Amino acid sequence: MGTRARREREKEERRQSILKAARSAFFEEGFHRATVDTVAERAEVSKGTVYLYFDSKETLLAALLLEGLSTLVDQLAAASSSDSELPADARLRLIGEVYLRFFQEEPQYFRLLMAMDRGRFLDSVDPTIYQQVLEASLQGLNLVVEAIERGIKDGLFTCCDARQGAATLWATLNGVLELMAHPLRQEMVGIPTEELYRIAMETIIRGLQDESLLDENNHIIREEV
Amino acid sequence: MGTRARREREKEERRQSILKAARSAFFEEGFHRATVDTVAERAEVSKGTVYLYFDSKETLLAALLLEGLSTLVDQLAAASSSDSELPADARLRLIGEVYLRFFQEEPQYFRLLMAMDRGRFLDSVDPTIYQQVLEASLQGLNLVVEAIERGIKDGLFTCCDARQGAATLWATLNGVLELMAHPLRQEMVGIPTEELYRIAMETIIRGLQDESLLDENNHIIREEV
DNA sequence: CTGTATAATGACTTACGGTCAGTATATGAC
DNA sequence: GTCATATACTGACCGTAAGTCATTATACAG
Repeated sequence: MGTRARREREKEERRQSILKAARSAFFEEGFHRATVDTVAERAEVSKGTVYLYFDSKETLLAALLLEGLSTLVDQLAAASSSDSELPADARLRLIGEVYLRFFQEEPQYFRLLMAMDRGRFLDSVDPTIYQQVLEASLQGLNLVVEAIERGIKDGLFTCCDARQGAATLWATLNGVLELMAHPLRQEMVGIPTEELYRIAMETIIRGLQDESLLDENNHIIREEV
Repeated sequence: MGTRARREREKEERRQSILKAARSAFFEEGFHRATVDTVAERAEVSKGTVYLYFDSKETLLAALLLEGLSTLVDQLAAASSSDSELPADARLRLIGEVYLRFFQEEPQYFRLLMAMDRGRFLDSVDPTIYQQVLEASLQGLNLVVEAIERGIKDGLFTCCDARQGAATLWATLNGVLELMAHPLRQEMVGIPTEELYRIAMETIIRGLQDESLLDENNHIIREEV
């Protein structure tokens, strides 16, 4: 009898419905404002049930984050594997654009990402989920590493180790998004987010390129005219 | 009679002692874990008094942040104005190093900075203090802008507008520090923080340089041999 | 010395994350 | 059908911590 199988499925459905409730609650009110009681109410279960399926409020957040990250990584992977003849720099731009679009279309995920408080997180979140979050991040990073490795192989980039370059680009794009996530800082910088994002990306791409043209001070060597 | 003046001074002293208590409490236990009761206890006043001087726990955080930012900006300004003959790229490195050192020596301020955005900051914090925080950030950013402007004037950088370049560098350095602020992500990236920081800085500095060597695809133009 | 303004207090309120003893429901054996 | 057991669910309750406010203490002016 498929009783057990059905049970399993039903449990998974419950889990999903709680997750869905958490998503809407966190997205609408923000992680800090939203309460677990609200989540329970929206999922039409009791608070106890929420805690039956998730260890803590932060675990719910981690699960949502994982969800968002998975989608992102899928999109990045798709962009990454499209047209194997694409030059490395174009591929990096493509990856960057996917990343930008994701956070423009799903700004809430980015907000949640930033709400993830490092302090309490490690204590209260199931390490498994946490590990998965890191795993997904790593996958994203690796796509960039691969693109840069390819650029190095093709002789386009020679500046540095692929891993270092990827981490730099990653940090930069995140840095821009984080910097501009705040309306007031956006105003402070005075450049539209998209524009700064693209400029930053081009700056990095230039920076990754041939250093054979640079002297020991990292200055471009110019021919004296 | 100087009664009024003395009163003012005593009030300021109270304020400072509460701030000092908050600093030690937040630094030792982290913002979330630390309680206002603890702060009050350490300052040897009642909780009510804390709220007499500061609107909310988050306002205390903002005040501390402002303190840290001021120190940082002072250090940046000092580095920025030293040796007016320094080439622009060296000046940027100097600024970058000051920034790095600050957050290595005062990692708590960075932790607090990161705790800041993740909350309902805007609601509960006196806008004046918030404005000052932004003001200080802007000063820091402007030092970078000036350095780049100088580089542009000297013909070293031609890639882009100084403001854009400064925002890019700023975002990148922040991005690296934020990325590496987490031990597990540090492990994920697999590069020591300092190293990645410097590599990122060099990448940007290269990226800011002459684009006359680049074609319309932002590729370095090589002479065919 | 006394009335008034200012400063300080801490018991109290409210809110929310998290728990758990108890209840309901489904399953399967007879 | 009925009962025993396992599993799922409930919501009253708890502990903690931010924030408030009626009350009290202190300092000063006249």
